[in-house]
Amino acid sequence: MTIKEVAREAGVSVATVSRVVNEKGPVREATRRRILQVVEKLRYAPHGAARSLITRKTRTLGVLLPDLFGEFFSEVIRGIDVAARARGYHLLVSGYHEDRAETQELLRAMRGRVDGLIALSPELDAQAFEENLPAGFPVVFLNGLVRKGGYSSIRVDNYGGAFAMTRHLIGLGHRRIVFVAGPEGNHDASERQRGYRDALRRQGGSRALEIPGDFREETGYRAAPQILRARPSPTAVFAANDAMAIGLLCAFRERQVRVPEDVALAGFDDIPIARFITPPLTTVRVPIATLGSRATARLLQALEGAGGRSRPEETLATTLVVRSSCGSPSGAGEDMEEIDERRFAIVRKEDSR
Amino acid sequence: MTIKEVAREAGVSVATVSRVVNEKGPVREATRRRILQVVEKLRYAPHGAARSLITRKTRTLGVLLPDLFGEFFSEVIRGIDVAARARGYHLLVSGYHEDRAETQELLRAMRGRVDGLIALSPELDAQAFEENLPAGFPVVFLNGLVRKGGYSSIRVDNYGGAFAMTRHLIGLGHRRIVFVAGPEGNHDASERQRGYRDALRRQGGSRALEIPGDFREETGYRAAPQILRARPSPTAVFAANDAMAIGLLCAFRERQVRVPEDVALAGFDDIPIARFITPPLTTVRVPIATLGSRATARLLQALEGAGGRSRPEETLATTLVVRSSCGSPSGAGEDMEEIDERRFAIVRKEDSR
DNA sequence: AACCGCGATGTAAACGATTACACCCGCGGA
DNA sequence: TCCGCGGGTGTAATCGTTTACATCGCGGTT
Repeated sequence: MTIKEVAREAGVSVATVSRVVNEKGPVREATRRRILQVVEKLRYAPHGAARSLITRKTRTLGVLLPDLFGEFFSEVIRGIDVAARARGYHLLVSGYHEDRAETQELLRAMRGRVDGLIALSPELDAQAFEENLPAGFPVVFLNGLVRKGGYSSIRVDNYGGAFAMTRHLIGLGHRRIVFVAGPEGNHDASERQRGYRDALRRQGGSRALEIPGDFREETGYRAAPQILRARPSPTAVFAANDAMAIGLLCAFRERQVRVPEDVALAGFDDIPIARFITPPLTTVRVPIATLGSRATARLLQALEGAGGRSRPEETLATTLVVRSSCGSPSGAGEDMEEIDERRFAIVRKEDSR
Repeated sequence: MTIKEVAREAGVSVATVSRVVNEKGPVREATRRRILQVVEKLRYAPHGAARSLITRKTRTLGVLLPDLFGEFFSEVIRGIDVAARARGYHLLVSGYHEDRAETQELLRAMRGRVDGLIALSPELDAQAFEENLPAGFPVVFLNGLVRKGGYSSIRVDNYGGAFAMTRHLIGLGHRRIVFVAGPEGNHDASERQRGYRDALRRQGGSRALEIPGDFREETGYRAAPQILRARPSPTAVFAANDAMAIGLLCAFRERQVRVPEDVALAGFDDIPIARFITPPLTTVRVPIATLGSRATARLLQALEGAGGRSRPEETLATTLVVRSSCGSPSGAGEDMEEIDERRFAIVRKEDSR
């Protein structure tokens, strides 16, 4: 099963076998074919570790994610996987907790296992990476706040999206808009909050009403009573992500509060399920899979691309997606996502990017 | 950054450093501390590939999944990840398509990269694995139909769940129950279909009404018109998974068809979102994360556990979860999942298993 | 006829760890 | 005094590749 046995069986040296397997260097066609036959017969496959050891390349990308649930997570991975596989790379995926020691161990364990890292680390600053990774190790942060270190990062226009959504709600006539925030210390979350606040200040001047949250359905569900108790009662709720919006929606229903008639509801992310819930959720589209694939492209470029050292930061645009959970704008149509055929056409377009 | 430099810096041999790092063999406390200090100073971490090469262990598990979307996928991965990480293993994750050549390449690339494999390969038979993996390579199939080879597999009681659900619907008085099937060739899907058919035959004697599907929301959405056109009109729809049920629900709403008043709707899987949609979905709970963690435990046992060669097959029970998308049974209460606090309590219980 | 160049191949030195084995040393018992 | 023992340490083989370098024909120039 090793290259040596293939060599012996084919009556050549290991060097020649290696050349054939890697399609590198000149080999006579006849020997080439003979070796290939032996390879097939013996089901030989080169030993990854041995190969990595000498070439100093693993063709593997590390993916670090916080303990994440739901569709956001899977979409990101999918985006990364597709892009990586297309270029012949594998993925070493790991969730991690906030635990400092554990993170350290994890990062160190990456040595000799991956060529680079993609990290979705909203809460973790870059310091842990600097301290535990060899200098110059390629890392791309997803939506992270990069404080120090020459790491590149790719993020989403959280601020702009939240601003646009808030403005949209104000445009619909809402004046008392509750914001259900994301986890503290999470950069995405705080940017969204900032967008909400700024839009409120600049557009309406109405006071901000904020409830803490943590991005999970349960939190949205639990926040509902508090919102409904508030007086004067809010006319719209803007959740910092779709999962919480879904939790809210569920709780509203149980309490016979109609959406959007009694209260408008908006989310953030546009996870795939958002268009299928009832009512379809008005939200801010984040190109989740694209986020993953762009990060991969970025990392691969750093790994292989000698050329074009591009700017280390990149921000992906977000778009307002108006469905019916906030009611229609009086003009209707135009701004609204068409249903039926288009509903899926849009999905596909996003996917293939 | 290599063990040699640590050795030199600490004034000892590489062997001693190795002994300290691996906590193996006797080392004087003083030298131990000195070496640890150097390790820390130099941020030394052992090179994974080098280590794997000599120890013939990678402490990495391969995870092969079909191009999967949505929450099922992320739940399985989460289950696997948690279990693997707890035992100090990493995960090499890869999606794959049906393409034979690509699968072959993928499998071969696993040599020297992983110690074992967990494969969710509903459509792919074990043959590709036999042909491209070294004999005796540990593989655990998730929900796969294992035709040959000594591979172990762990699956879910699809038949029983579907049977129970169908019986439940019949018990509620439904006689015209449409089944929206899963992808052809998918073992889970066909077992669910079988459960539906058998229940129908044994319990009611009513004729089966089946529509082909593929487990995706879109398919459910598109199946709706056909269902609504049928005469006499069906009183219940049983989708082979939750995603399609959600698509159906969405389409029903758009057409002003009320659930459960006009038509009852049931799904399968109990993905996390199922309890949050409106109306909360009656479905069959599949312990998705458990599926992943059990598979991991199984694989790890094969890898490390000298003892207790247990039976190679294992089936996880499914449970009927009655929510309100099918209306309440006349007796109410009892069989029904309590809401509010319990809604989340249940989630947690499943998780920690 | 000598030589150059080059295609095809082999030899052997890395890569960075682990670990069997040898060695040294000090100490307690005979 | 000598021996045996065992804790502490070093030396070197080993894992399975890749690849620089050497070698060897052989055909074409000069």
